[in-house]
Parts: sequence; C-alpha cells; structure tokens
Amino acid sequence: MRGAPTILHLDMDAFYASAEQAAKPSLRGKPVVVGGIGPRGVVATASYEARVFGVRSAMATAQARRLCPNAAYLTPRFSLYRDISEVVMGLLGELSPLVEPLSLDEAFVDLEAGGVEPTSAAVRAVGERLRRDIRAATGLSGSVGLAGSKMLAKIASEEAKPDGLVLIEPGTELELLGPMSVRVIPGVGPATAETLRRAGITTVAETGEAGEAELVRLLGKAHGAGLYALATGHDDRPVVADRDAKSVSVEDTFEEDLTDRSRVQMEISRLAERCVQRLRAAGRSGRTVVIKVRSYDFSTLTRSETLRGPTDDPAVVKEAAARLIDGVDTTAGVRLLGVGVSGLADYTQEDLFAQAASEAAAAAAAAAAMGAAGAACAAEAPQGPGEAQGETAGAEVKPRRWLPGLDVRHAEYGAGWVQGSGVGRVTVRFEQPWSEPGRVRTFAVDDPALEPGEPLPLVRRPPGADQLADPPTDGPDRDRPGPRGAADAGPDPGPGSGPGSGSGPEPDPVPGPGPDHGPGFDAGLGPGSDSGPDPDPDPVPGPDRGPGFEVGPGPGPDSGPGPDPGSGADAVPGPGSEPATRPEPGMSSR
DNA sequence: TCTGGGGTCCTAGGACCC
DNA sequence: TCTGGGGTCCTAGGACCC
Repeated sequence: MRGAPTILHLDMDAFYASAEQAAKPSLRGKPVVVGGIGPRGVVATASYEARVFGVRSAMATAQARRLCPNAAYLTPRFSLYRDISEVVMGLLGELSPLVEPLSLDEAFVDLEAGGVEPTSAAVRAVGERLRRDIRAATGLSGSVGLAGSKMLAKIASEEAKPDGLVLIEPGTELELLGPMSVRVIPGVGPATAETLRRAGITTVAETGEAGEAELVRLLGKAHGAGLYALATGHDDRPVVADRDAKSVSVEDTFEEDLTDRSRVQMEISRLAERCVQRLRAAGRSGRTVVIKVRSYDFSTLTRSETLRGPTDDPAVVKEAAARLIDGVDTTAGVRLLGVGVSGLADYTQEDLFAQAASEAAAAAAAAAAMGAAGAACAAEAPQGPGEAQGETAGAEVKPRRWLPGLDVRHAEYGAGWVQGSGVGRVTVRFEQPWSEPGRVRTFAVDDPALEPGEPLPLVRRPPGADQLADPPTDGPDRDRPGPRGAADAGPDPGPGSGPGSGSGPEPDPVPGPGPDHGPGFDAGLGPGSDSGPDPDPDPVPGPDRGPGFEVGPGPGPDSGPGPDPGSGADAVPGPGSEPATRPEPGMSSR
C-alpha cells in the first residue's frame, strides 16, 4: 500500500457495446447487446440502456431477449475492439513504462514509475487528462480509479462507472471498504462468498475481523491468507508489464450436441489445428496437450498428456488430442470440445531441441502464410461447428453468413452493417460512425453487389493526421467463428437519435439515395406488426418474417423531431425512452 | 432456447526420487 | 519386517476473471 494514490486502473465503459454504438449512429441511446447470437450464446456486454432491463454480462442471450426484446443483438467484432484497445493502451503507455493490460478494455498503470508527482492533485490531473484523451482518440468513455494499491484502484474505477474518476486517499480505504460486500474484493466469487456467508461473514470489515487463521480454515491456505491481506488493506502486488501467456486454447460450443463419434474426432482435429496456429503466431511451443469435453448436461472434464519436449507441430498436437479423446465416452452427446496447449516455452530457449526448433520455425513461416489465406476465406464465409452440421452435407459452396452487426459494403450504397437476415434476405443499415443514422435496405443474401466489409474507424482521421484511428486492416481474427444463429435485427432508431454532427468535417454522404424514401426500403415494421407474419407492403420484398425473424419496430425514415406517434408504444420503453434531447454518448468530432 | 471463449491460479492425490 | 519425510512432476478439477 503506497502513501500516494499512484496506481491507476482504467476500465472502458460497456466496452463492446459502446464501440458498437459509436460505430452505428442509429444505436446511440438504444439498448445494445453484444455477444453470442446463436441458441447457446451468452451476453458479452450490454449497453447501459440494456442493463436497465436487467440484461447482464454472462447471461444467456435467450434470457436477454426475453428481458429486452427490442435491443439490437450484435455479434462481436473483435478486430475493431482490438484496434481501439491498441489506441487506448498506447495512451496508457505515454503515462508510464509500467502498463499491465488485463483484457482489451482494462489495465493497470504505475504512475510512480512514470514519474508523475506522487500527490493526489497531480495523479487526479493525469487521470482526467487520460479520460479526455481517450474520448478524443476513440470516441469512447473510460472510468479511472486511483489508489495506493491494485485492488483499491480497481474498486475505485468500478465506483467511478460510468464515465467517471474516483480517487481513494490513502488512509481512508478501510473506512470506505469496511461496509462493502466482500464480493468487491477481486477473487471472491459466488462460491467463496457463499462459504463466507455460511460463516456469518458478508462485509469486508467482517472478513478482516474473522482473522487470518479462520479464513485459512474456511478457504485454504493461499486463498484465505490472500483474502485476509486484501480485506485489511494489505496489497503490495506490483504492476507487471509484458506477462507471457502460459497456455493457449481454443474451444467451440455446438448448436446441437454432437453424438457422432467420427464428427467428434474431426472437430478435435480441427481445434488442434487452430490451437497450433495460434501457438505459432505467438512464437511459442508447448509441452502439455489438453482436451476439454463438456457433455450434454454441462458436466465438464479435461484430459491431458505431457510430451517429452515442447512442440508446435500440428501433427504432434493432433495425435495427442486424438489419443486423449479416444479415452472419453461421448456417446451421450457433447456440447463443447476444446484443445489447449500449456507448459509454453519460447522455442528460441529450447537448448535440447534447438534443431527441431529451427525446423519448426521454418515450418511456422510457411504455415503463417497459409493461415492468412485461410483467414481470408473465413472472412468470406465465417463458419463454425453449427454450420457443417445443419445444411445439406457436401454442399460445394457454403452460403455466406450475414451475422447481425458485421460490416458490409454495397456496390451502390456503400458501407453499412447487417441489421438482420431472414430466409433468403439480408437487411442492411447504411450508416457510418460519423454519419446521421442511416437507412435500411433489404437484399437477397446472394446479391452480388453486397460483400463483407471492414470496420470503419470510430473517429474520423483528419486529412494528413496520424494513424491512430486508421481503419483496421483486419485479418486473422476473422477465423474466430462468430456466434451463429438465426436471424436478428436491431431496433429502429427513434427520430432525433442522430448525432449532432454539426461541428465536424462534412460527413461523407452515403452514396445513393437521399433521406426521403418511400416506405419500400425500410425494414422497420409499423405498429402492431411485430408479431406473426405480416403481409409485406414493401415493393421490394422484405425479409421473410417467419418465426425467428425479428425486426425492431420503429418509425419510418423521416427525421422529424419528437416521438413517433405510431411506434412510440413499441419503442424501447422505460428509462430508455427519454426524450430525444438526450445527449449523444461518446462521440467527438475532433 | 439456461449456461461463450479465453485465460489465471490453486488444490489434491499419486508417482517417483533421495 | 509395517508403513518417515521432503521435493517435484503429472493429472484432474474447480474457482475466478473479463
């Protein structure tokens, strides 16, 4: 515990959802849920508008849909989030050489190591400037915690959310923490909290009062002693930059349980291949191969095998994984398979295996080229376990998957994103991060004018400016199978939901039609039409609205002020239904 | 329509060795 | 002629985090 609050914790607010809202003007101020879209998907991030309805991270997407049917449900675009993360981490790197990323949207920074004057006033000024810089560079908000230890800085940033800064003055922490739930302490999850509760311990103060011996008795040596230290304000864990990964793994949950043995074996082989690709991309090799099998009833087992030396040979990993799956009974059905490698080493360090390592390096270079080609294919037709099973086996060309939220480009209308897709149709909203909320158009899924696109930068790069917010070049991450599933659609933007685009550079108009269209192109349904098939009034055939196809009800494309009388009742109710004067989140035209 | 995907760390038992 | 006592490695499982 330091005498000055020089440890900073940054946590971006509702990161994935906020990034999507910044990228998609029609979603600003609306409930947005990013996560698995398929029948077994879970929520990764819910926007604050969606949280009002009770939607939370890690919740089944199906449950989220029940709670908040009018939210936009989007598949994650990790390439975009990674690009934004790099910008943010770059800003943190300007504060100190000691930056410890915890995830794409979260990091510790040791301000003392960065030479910041160790006073509350100075670190607060640094934190506030950082928040301004992040907003200017990314259009997103982040919350900052400042304290004399990692734990307190993290608790502080949590308290600061959303879009705030909290500084805990050293000396006040026990008073502040004492009444809080023990769950605020990192490492105390549901199981630990329940164990403590049964012992009559629910607050941080009670945890400290219980004493170390009692906590060790309840929780075991490491956990008990560690919890006692944290609960009494003792946390000297340093900020550590450049931590090496200790394992690499890939896994897939299938839309339907697998029972066919040969299919299980094939999937294990594919997962092993993907795992090794990632291992090699990181320049590592590993000695222990692990498989993971989750059964129909969610029970999970792992089997592992340690090799005589580290490897990054796909054949070796595949063979080990195949041996391991051979010993597992999967006849009752498996919902998830995974393959991982641990015991990682840099192959440059392998004295005993130097010969093999150099061969492996050469092979890796070749494989990297192959891998890039494979990723490009995946971008064209994202595929996953859910895919190979359903459709007619042996189909020569897989149908393109238009997953909601993904970027597309139309030859005539320009850049947009998939709002939903139904039987044979895909609905696209044409808008850009800096544009007004855009219009929706519907196409046949195999329309040759429509192709997958790349994420656009959230903040427009002024002419000749630096590369910070460049469009991502995208690539290998597209090999990640997106959550798969049925058709989806976002909510229609309410009138007046557009950004005040007054001050920025002149927006690039969407190529194509102007703002006033006949009803023909809008996928939004009129009031009361959101259930059951509706005779399609559109001259251009809209998507089939059979079961499973949702279209957010909403007003037409007119941008007049005030709530739309027709669809107001269906528009996002509750706190989300603030007047159209609600300030736009996140966007800066600088 | 219950429950993703990628990680970290800890515990505990058995093998094995000195 | 009863079963010591460490230490390390391997395997499996579980809690937890984002």
